[in-house]
Amino acid sequence: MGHTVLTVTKSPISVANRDDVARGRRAPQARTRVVVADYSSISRAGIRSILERSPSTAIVDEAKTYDAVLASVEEHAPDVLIIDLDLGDDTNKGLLVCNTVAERFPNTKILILASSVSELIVIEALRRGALGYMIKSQTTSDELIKAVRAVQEGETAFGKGIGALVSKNFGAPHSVTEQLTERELDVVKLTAQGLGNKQIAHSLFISESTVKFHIHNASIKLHTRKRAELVHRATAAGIIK
Amino acid sequence: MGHTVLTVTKSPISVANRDDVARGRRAPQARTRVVVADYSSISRAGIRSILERSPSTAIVDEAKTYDAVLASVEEHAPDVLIIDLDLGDDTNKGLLVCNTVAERFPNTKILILASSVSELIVIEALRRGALGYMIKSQTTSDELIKAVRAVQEGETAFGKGIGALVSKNFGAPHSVTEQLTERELDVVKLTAQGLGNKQIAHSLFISESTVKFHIHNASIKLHTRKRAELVHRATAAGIIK
DNA sequence: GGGCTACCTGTCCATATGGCTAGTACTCAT
DNA sequence: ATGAGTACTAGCCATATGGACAGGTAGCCC
Repeated sequence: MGHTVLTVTKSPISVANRDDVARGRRAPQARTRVVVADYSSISRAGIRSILERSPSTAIVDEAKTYDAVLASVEEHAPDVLIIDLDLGDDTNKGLLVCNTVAERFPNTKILILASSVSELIVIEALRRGALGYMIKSQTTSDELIKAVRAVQEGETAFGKGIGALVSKNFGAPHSVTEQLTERELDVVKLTAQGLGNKQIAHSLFISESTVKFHIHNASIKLHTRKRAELVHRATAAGIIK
Repeated sequence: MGHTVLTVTKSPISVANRDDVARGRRAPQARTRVVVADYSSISRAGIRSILERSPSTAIVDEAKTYDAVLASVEEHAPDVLIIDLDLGDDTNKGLLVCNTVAERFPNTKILILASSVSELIVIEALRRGALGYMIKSQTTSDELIKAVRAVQEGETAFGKGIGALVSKNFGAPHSVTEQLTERELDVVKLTAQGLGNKQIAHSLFISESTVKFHIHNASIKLHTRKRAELVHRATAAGIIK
């Protein structure tokens, strides 16, 4: 279905809209104002391109660092923040952004658009105020647009498979997910690189017993009993690369 | 820099071009014809959006399955195929696509646009005829456009960090990378889920010795001696999810 | 048939890992 | 300052894992 563009309106907002304002479908009334936070230029371009086809949304800004996200939300007070929690370094930081935005800017609804699924991250993000969670690779244009509309109206939006995770963890006691400590992280990273306890102990200047202790605790936090799965889950959660 | 769209040309090719033909910058002379293969709608939209800004490229088709890629390359004989090797199931299939395209359609240059870096995959893809390898999350719009131009002209294009991998493996004897067999894959997957040899043996109806045998062989192929690293590498290579 | 490969099984033994208990150092709120 | 909580350190012991053997079956290609 090819579309025809007739005119163009000069936009007051940087590169925020191209022909979307010009569709002539209706006057530029109340639009959902969106900030897109994603480290990848390609993803940002994709999200922009998709949302620009929808006359009900307008992208007011983009961000590619955690700081920039916060600054942008503060400046633009968007209706919806679309964010990939993994903005380069640490997914934990992404979770903190959820906290901050949810607390300080309750009018900005958070829609997570993640690169991968991790039960850990999903549950924790929702717990911290995100309303939606979609997986980039499994989200069609229409689904994305619908998800934005949903969270904008205060509803939830879950991508394929996410809903099941959510309901599974519905009655979960308290924090199903806990953060790994610095030391635990160090140890898990080295484990992923194939080092044994002895070698890890040596390279971190601690005893082998301590290495085992950290791995043990990290394992408890990620609900597993095997190093292989520990590494796998940590990777899936974006905790290690 | 807002641009102005004045007219639209009806395109013979489905959704292949929007306003790109209509930019009016110059006559639609020799353009680099591109097919984009990516499972993610968002990525495809992003790549399209970026390349449409370049007057020297035109996207003639999109594909989201391995079969569709081959069909599309056959039908459109593009100058460049931009592909994410991981089209859903198995990255191995992506590598096969490289083989096929490089052999049967030598005029189509292959540019890999991967979600993650894996030494394994990088080296293997280049060995099989890909000319460029970029990482989605670390590729800017300009870099993407330049990379397309480069491979179209028969040059190579490597994203951040990829060049180093390539030169490191320059004088590598023969196949640094080997494929895992079906059975090895089964075992590695279960290992990633935290099963022990005994449990794996039971769930695959084979003996524990055999499990160890497969893990041992898979470990050799992925150059490691620890299950944890085996799982990590297999994950990084996209061999398991 | 001979040379491949994938797949399967076993034993023996050294080492790595996981589960347990116990103790230290430090922060924080009472 | 006292008690609670948390990160960290440590030693002991059963089990899991990895390495080096030494085999056997079936299918495929030349």
